[in-house]
Parts: sequence; C-alpha cells; structure tokens
Amino acid sequence: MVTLRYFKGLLVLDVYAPGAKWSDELKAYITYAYKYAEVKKYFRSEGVDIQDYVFDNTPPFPSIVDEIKLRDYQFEALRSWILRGKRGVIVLPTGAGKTIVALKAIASLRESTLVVVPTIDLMHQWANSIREILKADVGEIGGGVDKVSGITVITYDSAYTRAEELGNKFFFVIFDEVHHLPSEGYSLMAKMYAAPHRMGLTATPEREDGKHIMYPDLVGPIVYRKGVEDFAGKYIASFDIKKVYVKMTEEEERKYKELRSNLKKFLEKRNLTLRSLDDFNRLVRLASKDKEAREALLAWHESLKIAVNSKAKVDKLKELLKEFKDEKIIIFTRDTQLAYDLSKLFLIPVVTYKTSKDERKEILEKFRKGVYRVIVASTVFDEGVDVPDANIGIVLGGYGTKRQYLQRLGRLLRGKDKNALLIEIITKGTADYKLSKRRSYIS
DNA sequence: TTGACTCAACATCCTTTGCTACAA
DNA sequence: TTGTAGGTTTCCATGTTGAGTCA
Repeated sequence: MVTLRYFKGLLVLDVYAPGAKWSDELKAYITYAYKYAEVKKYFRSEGVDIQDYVFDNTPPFPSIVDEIKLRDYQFEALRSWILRGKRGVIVLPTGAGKTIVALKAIASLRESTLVVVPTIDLMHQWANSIREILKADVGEIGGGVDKVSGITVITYDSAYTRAEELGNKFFFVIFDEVHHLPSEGYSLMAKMYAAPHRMGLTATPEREDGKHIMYPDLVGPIVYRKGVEDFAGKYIASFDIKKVYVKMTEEEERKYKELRSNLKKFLEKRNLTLRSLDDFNRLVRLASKDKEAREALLAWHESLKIAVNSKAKVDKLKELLKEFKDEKIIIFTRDTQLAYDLSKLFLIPVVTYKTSKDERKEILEKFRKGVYRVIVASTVFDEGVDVPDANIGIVLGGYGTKRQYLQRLGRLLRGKDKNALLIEIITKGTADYKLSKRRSYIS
C-alpha cells in the first residue's frame, strides 16, 4: 500500500519509487508533481495498492457545447496526441487552427483544464474562444484578474508564481506557444503541476539554446507536425519569398570595416575565435571585467547595427512602397530606432514596445479597417498578437532565427484567398547577410 | 480603476557566405 | 590520418512582457 499526496508542487509518497528522494523535512519520499502519472503507473505495474490524495478541490468541469468539426489534419493531430497517452506537442503553422484542436481535446476529455499562455492578449483571445465555441464559463488568472474555473486560462508568469497552490487542481494542462516552456523558470513551473494530461502547441518548437529536447519530459514528445509548406494555398494563403540585396553606402562601409577590424584585432591579440555561440558567450563574460573586450563587443554591436539598418535598405523600401501602392503592408525592423525613423520619413504609424496599449489597439484597428495601409513594427508582432491580415511583409531587419521568420510570415497567411509576399531586404557582404542566411526557412 | 513606474524574466547574441583546428 | 574538443557559469546590449507598487 502506498499513499500519494501533493504538497506545494511536490508529489509526496510513503514508499520509494524510482526517481524519488528522501526528504527529512517531510519524512517521506518526494519528487516533482509532474511525475504523478509515471509514479502511479509504476506502482500499478508492481501490483501495489494506491491511496491517491493528490488532486484536491479541483474546480468542476463546466457545462459545454461541443459542435466542433475538425479538418482532416486537425483530427489526425488530436488522434495521434490521444494515442500517445494524451501527452505531447502538436506543431502547426500560424493560422492552421491549433486552438480548435485544443478546444476539441478539452471537450473530449471533460477534465478540469488549465490553458497556459505567454501574454495577456492571448489570455483574452483564448477566453473568448472558449466562451464562444464551447459556450462555457471560463476562468482567467493574470493581468489583475483572478477567477478560477473548470476551464481556466492563465499567463505563464501567474502559472509560475501560483504553481504551489494550483498544481493539483487541473488534470489537463495546455501550454500554448510551448517553446517558452523549457526556459529556467517555466520548466520548473511545468514540473510543479501534477496534470497527467498535457498538450503543447507551437508553430516553431526548436529553440536556439537547444532546450527543446526537454519537451518529452515536460509535456511529451512531438506527436504531430506540419509546416507552412504543407498548407500553403489550402488552409492558409500561398506565398512567395523574395530576397532583395543592397549595398551599404561608402561611408557606412568604411565605418563597418573599421569596427569589424577592431573586433578582429582584439580577437587575434587574445587568441580568441568567434565561431560558435560558446565563443560568443566567452567574449561576453570577458567583457564584463575587461575594458578592451567590452570595446570589442561594442564594436560588434555597432557594426551589426550599421549593416542591419543601412540607408540603402530605406531607399529600397521607398521603391517597394511605390511599387505596391495598393497593398496592405507590414514593415518589420529589428531596432525600435529604425522603426521610428521610418515612421517619420514615410508618415506611417509605428508600433514598438514603447507604444501604449490603447494606441497600439487603435493602430491595429485602423489597419484592420484599411484606414492605415502601411504600418511599421519592431519585433512586437513576432508572437501572440492578433495582427490583422496584410498581404505583403517587408523585412528590414530581424534575428537569425527561423522562429521569428516563420512568425512574421505567419502574419501574412491568415486569409487563404490572396497570395502573400514576404520581401526581405538584405545588406550584401555583411553580418546582415549571415543573419538572413541563418533564419532562411528553406535551408 | 488607471497610469506611471520599477523589476524580473526571457530572448537574442557566433563563422567576411563554402566545408574547424590541432595534437597525437 | 585520426580523434578530440579548458570553466568550476550569471550576462557587453537591446527588445519585450507580466506583475507589483504607489499615488
């Protein structure tokens, strides 16, 4: 006979199970709560009777209406998730209806459910979908709201800070934009929830730091995967990607070369290389206590800025805005400064993290209605924001990540009627070219 | 309730396009 | 030709967000 209990994110057992540790404080064996299903399975296989007191005060599942009709691939995704023990990550491109798959899962399982999302915006979007599609009463936790219900939407931050208290209240947890989960704090949060049923949703599972290998442990393996290329022209818009190359001005080139050579000289002098991310991190560490290293790193920052924001890009943009003078366009930049400069130069509205919530809402609304035809944004629209359809995206600068690239592309693919076009303007022969090469999704 | 503020957490950050560099 | 990769860690910058505090 074994007794299972929950205590502040931990699973407490009075009999040893593989992976559990003895706690002198609790006078029992403990492991993180997410091992609940595994531990139970172990004792069952050993033929041990289980007294299970883990889940307590779980909010009752509300009454719902289930009239959801899934598309073939959505059905496939859900089926393969169920077959893998109701655990795992579903990868679908933006606009392919990940939410619908999750709502169907909620409707099928009918267990107390927690939906974890990265932003308040997404929290509202999910809550609305649950109300409208499942006709269910929905709880929300985050952004000053605190209402628990049998289906509750919560931010990652709140799920983290309230994990001890909420960890044994939900049998089913859905992690939206699950690529956030492997970070240090959030992965700990995932471990503190006992939920045996887990679903991760994302369009871009891979992380730059390689921590996506943590999915099988935290949520389950990738159980279904489709990319934009599988759906283009069918459920989402078909699209073209165009790369336009420009050259820096002489002045920019002189400055760029000077900065790069400063960096190179420093590296040679110290017998360092900059070939991997580790090399780069070494330089960063060095820069925290070494003046020369700091200057070298600043030279690197500055040179990158020159290449990414070159004047020739702005000139090219001017041409493109003329060429596509009747289309709805979003311009993406890397720096906020360039975003503001473009806004002034072309008299177009700008959105960055400095833009107030109200103003952002107003700009997006006017863009939706067609009052504004062109808007410029820094990296704010890369995720989780419900950006109205545009059919042309012009990338002036960004990170070297496929994630950002795909998210930005996703902004153009919501409607399937029009052909979308993503134009990338790249400064030839510079680090900007490198970044573009790295993110290029057809590698 | 709001708005302005601060703080903490998270993410990116690498290769002069192209194939590592070196010791045993 | 072949095999193997120096921290023992807490961060130069900038961008972005959620939460908490206080008026």
